[in-house]
Amino acid sequence: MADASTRRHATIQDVAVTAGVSRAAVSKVLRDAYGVSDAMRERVTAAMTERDYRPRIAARAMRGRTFTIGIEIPDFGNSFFTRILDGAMDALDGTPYQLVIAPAAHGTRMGLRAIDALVDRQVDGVIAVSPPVEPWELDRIASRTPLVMFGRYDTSDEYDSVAGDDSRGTAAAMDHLFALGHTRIAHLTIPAADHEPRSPHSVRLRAYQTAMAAAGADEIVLRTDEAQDAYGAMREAADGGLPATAIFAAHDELALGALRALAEAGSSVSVVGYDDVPIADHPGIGLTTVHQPGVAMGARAVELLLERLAGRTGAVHDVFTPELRVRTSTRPPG
Amino acid sequence: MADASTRRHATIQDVAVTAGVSRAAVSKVLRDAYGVSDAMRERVTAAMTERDYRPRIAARAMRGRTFTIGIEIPDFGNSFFTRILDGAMDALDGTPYQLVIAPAAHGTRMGLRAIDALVDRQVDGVIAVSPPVEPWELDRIASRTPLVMFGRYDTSDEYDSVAGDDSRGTAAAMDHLFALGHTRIAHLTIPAADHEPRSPHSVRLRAYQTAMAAAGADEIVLRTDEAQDAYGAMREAADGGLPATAIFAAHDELALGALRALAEAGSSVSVVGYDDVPIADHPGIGLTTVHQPGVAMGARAVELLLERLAGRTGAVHDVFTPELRVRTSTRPPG
DNA sequence: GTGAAAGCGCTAACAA
DNA sequence: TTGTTAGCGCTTTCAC
Repeated sequence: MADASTRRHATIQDVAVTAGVSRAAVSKVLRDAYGVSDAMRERVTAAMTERDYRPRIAARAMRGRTFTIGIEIPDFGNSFFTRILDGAMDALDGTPYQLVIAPAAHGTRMGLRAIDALVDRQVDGVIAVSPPVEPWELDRIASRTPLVMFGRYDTSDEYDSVAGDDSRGTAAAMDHLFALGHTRIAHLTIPAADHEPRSPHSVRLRAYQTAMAAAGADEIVLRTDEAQDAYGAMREAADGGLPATAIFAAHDELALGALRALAEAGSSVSVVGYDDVPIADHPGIGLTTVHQPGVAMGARAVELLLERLAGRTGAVHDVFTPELRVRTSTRPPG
Repeated sequence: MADASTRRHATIQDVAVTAGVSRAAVSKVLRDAYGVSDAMRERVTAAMTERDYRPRIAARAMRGRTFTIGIEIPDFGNSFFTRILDGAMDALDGTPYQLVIAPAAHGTRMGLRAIDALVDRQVDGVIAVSPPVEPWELDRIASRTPLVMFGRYDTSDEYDSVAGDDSRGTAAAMDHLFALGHTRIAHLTIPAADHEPRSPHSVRLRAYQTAMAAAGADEIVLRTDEAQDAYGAMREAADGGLPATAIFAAHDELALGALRALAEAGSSVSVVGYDDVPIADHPGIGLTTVHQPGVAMGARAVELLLERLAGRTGAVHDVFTPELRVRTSTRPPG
């Protein structure tokens, strides 16, 4: 029956029978291993095509690699993260590795959950994007699976990392606002900025505080959970007479929420964001923001992983320099 | 040595030894299978905690399920797709299944590649989002792995599907433009709309043509590859004196690109999009668009998959009704 | 250059 | 109620 061949997934055994060789021979051809005659390679290849053979990754995983790279991503709503994915895909193009993404659900320990799910599936390497995870947990993971930490400041010997220079980016944003004449500048951030000293948001918060202190200005910190809430928080603030002429938001999604609230309230408060998501430079938005090269950073994370997989042992910690992009959302106060 | 226990991933065997029981007993506890005494369950659970045991998914895959659902996604730059993911995550919450996402690289057959990668990794079910794939290939895949097709119009007995009613959505958009007084309406779409009769874009194109014909108006179809190119195409069109007073874009990313070009050219051409991405209702954008309930649709796709995994056999094809959202990007001509 | 066979960690049928 | 055991498909020595 033609059916019989369709019914069950072909195994290496089926291919061996079809080609009239041993399973080991097929495996060798598959892995391009040493010691196969051209004649055999040809017959085996033909048999693989004929049987429509595809190796089962799980069986391979039992003996070694899966040719899979996993990325844990905290939030698809933030396009900065999806740019990272674009970069990662680019860098993986042409390699035998497949990218799989595990989204972290909302919640405190969910980043770890997603990383563990990846490790349980025996990915050959993991990229963890800004996971709110204790360093020792990452060390534990990295001791089994090559890991690149993205965006945070834990630099460990166990894993590589890619991050932006948030102090510098924040300083650039603040300098810009000061130069325009603002002194009453609020910082809109997420609650986690307080609890996680190594997170980018925490660094941005501290850099903001430093800048304000240096300027002899009083800090105004607004904390809100995520994008939509940023809107709510700003509405309240705007209605209640926000004692600020400018807002520095910890990331663009927050900034967009703020912009929305401000626009609706008819307020002319200036806003600066962070990341430079694609929509930021749309004429209708014109968000002044701190550009981070997300695509390049994502690609670099993958490169570091591939280097590890190729045998590098020492840890590498790369820092990318952000760059202020001035647009229409900032102007002199008043 | 404390090291010894840390060095190697604990297996079911290790747990069995620690608990002083057989491997089968551990496996039973793990699977919550019939015939385990409370005492045994307790000892085994304790041993699992002590050894920090985590089942290896690959080994499970060799015997059956992986508790993994895979989604193939064509483009992270389009936030409509990421809303689908949000819905899928919601629906999977509380189930034992883990979501993994395989991004399709740009290119013709890349959607299939990503789906195959998922199948090779033995996901228990796949959701394929708008893959430009021949129906017979999907049937082949569905014959091995439960599949839900998202967004396209191939309805097969082999798999379930979730789609929006694109004819209706398009009609709503066109009616709106006609009602405002537009007759010279251009359609901005992607080249694939011509080659793939079952894709949403193809349906929208035909519905546009039908509406124009019914109104006795000449059709103007602009084709452009993706978002940024939409911008370029519109710039050209605007500079060259676009013979249209309104544009119906096949999806919001195209519409945003058009809006950008139009704004820069100082043109007041109206624009309607499709999908209602989150940024569309931002005051700075105000994009009139056809809302599709992405989150609900993503959740439904997962539900259908879970039903299949639970044993349903007949195919289900769900169609969601889109809804026009009127904003500031459309107004009377002139 | 080629093949036989062990074994990766787990599940499930069967035996005790 | 608990334990024994046979594989799942693949890679990888080690003989031939």
